[in-house]
Amino acid sequence: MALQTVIRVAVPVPLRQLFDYLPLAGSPLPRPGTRCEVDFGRRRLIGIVWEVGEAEPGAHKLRPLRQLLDTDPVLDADLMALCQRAAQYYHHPLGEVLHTALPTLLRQGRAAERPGEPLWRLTARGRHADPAALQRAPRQQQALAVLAEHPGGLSRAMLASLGLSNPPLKALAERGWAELVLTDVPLSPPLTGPAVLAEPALAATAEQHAAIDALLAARGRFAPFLLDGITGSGKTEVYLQAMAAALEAGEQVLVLVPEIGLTPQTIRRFRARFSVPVTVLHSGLTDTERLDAWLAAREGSARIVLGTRSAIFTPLAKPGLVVVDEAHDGSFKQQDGFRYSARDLAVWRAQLMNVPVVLGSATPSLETLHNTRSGRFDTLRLTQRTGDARPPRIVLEDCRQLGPDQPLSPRSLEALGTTLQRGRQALVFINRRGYAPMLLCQDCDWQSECPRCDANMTWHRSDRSLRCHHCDHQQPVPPRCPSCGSQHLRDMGAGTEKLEQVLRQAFPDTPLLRIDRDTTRRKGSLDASLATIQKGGPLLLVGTQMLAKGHHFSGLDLAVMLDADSGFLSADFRGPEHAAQLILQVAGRTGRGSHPGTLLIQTRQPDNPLLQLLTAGDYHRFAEHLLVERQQTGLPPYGHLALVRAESMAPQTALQLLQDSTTVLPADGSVLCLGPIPAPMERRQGRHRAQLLLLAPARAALHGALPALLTALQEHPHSRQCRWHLDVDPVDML
DNA sequence: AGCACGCCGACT
DNA sequence: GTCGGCGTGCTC
Repeated sequence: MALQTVIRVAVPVPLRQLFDYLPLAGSPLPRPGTRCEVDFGRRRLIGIVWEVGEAEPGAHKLRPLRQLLDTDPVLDADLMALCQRAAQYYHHPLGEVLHTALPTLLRQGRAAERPGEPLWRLTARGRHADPAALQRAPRQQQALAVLAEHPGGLSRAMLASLGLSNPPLKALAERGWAELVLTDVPLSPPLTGPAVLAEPALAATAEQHAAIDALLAARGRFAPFLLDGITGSGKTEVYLQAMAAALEAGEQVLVLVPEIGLTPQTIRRFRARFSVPVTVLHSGLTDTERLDAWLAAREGSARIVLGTRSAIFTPLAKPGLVVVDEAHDGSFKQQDGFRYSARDLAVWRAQLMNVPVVLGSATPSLETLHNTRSGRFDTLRLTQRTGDARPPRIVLEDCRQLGPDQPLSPRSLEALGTTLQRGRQALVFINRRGYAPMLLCQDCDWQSECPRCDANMTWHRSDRSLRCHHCDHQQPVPPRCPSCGSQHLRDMGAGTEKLEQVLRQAFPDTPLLRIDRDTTRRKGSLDASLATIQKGGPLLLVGTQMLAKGHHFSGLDLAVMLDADSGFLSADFRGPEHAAQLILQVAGRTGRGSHPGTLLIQTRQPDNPLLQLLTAGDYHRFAEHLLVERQQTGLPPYGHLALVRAESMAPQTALQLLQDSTTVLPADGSVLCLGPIPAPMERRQGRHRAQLLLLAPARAALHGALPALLTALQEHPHSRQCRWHLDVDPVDML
């Protein structure tokens, strides 16, 4: 007996398997990568045809597919392979991976084609109709005449310009004489050759030339590069010139940027250089706009696709180059659901598409540096600033003598004053919003603890509230101590609000802008602030991370960083690496032209050798130190990590789940099991959290151990009472 | 994840 | 007597 032909479908459910369906009688067998609608339990889902195969003998009762949604695949062979590899690597259900690779509207079953423009035209009957029959309807008569003159059809806008409105057309349609048809949007022929340049390229330095030449020499094959260039060395110009060559050959370029990097400034720069369409995928797009962009990329009319993390799944008709800008940035790692690294997927994707890929950064992650040392990536170095730009000075300011009510040292204040007097701008950077991170009672031991988290609530003086920054809890500031009734409540520490107050007192005549999540909540208020900064003139800025990334301020001479220590002291082993990246990023924001900027780092550990290394601005020597440490401890990039996080409403459940599951891990030492331990903030949003860290010298051993662990977690009796997930290559351990 | 089924407590 | 709590099992 011949085996039954079945369609293996990946469905968007958290199950690590495919589901078999019977093909649709009378339809050709669907191609892999097309969508289908299936009955699944009591639900109807849209799945992706993974493959056509034969039924396992004696297996399941099979249900037929409901319908096929595509003739052409929505995921081409490359993207299918990318998703398969990602599902395997991250141990995430394939159906969910494929699902995240598609725009929302395609997930919901919308046709994967551009709707086209609706055009009115005559039907066959309309073309032979007798206008005399419309004697009593002059508008319809007129419409009939106009449509007869335009057999190709007319859009609503064109008809309106000819003085024709909708009702007579509808009336003609009633008679069966006219119809509304959807036409294909004509493709614009791809622009090739020198015409792709809208403005001439800048003159490249010798180093830039070498980098560009290396990228050009790699055209048409897979070759991964690290473009390792200090701030101001002109990395973007290297991308642009390498992109030009691809575009001139009629190819497409995929550019990934960090979330905050997708600013109007960046977009403008790409649009200014090239005359080809730049398709931008940012979070503000509607579902329809996103689908349009996706379709334009797939058909090849979008030539430059510029987007954040999820843009890595954009289909490309004729790929030529992949660029990952600011490749060290944390936002390339998805932090929920399918936790992939778009930076790593970019390299895989380039490999599958057989094109070069460039990761650009002034402060490459240690993983990336390791890849260059092992010879997997080629390094392109830019060590010189373009023009006469000079490197910023980085100075450590010893703050050990500073009192608790003194967020800024006298020297910092003095430096700020001098900068402002020169008519330049200065930035005070503190990664904590609100007035003070805690409130406490001087008479008893009451503190402003969040009822749902193991954290203090921050005092927001502006709206007299206590707010937890880890959950949405908020309450009014108590007038007296809730515990003992004392009126002696005081605050500890400083946030952006307090800094604003301190600085307004110190510099009453200087305009000041505070920029944090609280002041930029309203749409457009960040843009307004940025515009004020760009106007120039003396200005004090107080802000959080928000200010550190993505924006360049030409009037900024001085930055003061207040809480750099916290990064170095962080429980996360990547703390120093991330702190260094932030420090150099902030330093790079200062100075202009031959005027070097200054970064003042307030620290309570001025003798810290790592911090001292950074003052030389030498990220590579700093990274070298960290790499040695990592090698000694076996941490990434020398070892490989997977982290299981679990949380439960009951105190011990999550921890117990993890504890019991560890029994299935190999006992031969090939995988080190660290924990499980309560998470650094054990209770958050009322949930009790625990984590289990796995560390293995060999990636294969780690990945080999994970399926059994996942099964154990899934089948554990506590599994349903816990929310848990696996994070392969976690970036944030807290 | 959904979505059902199923078995025990406090209500019209 | 039922409405509804969430434990448990299944999805080709």
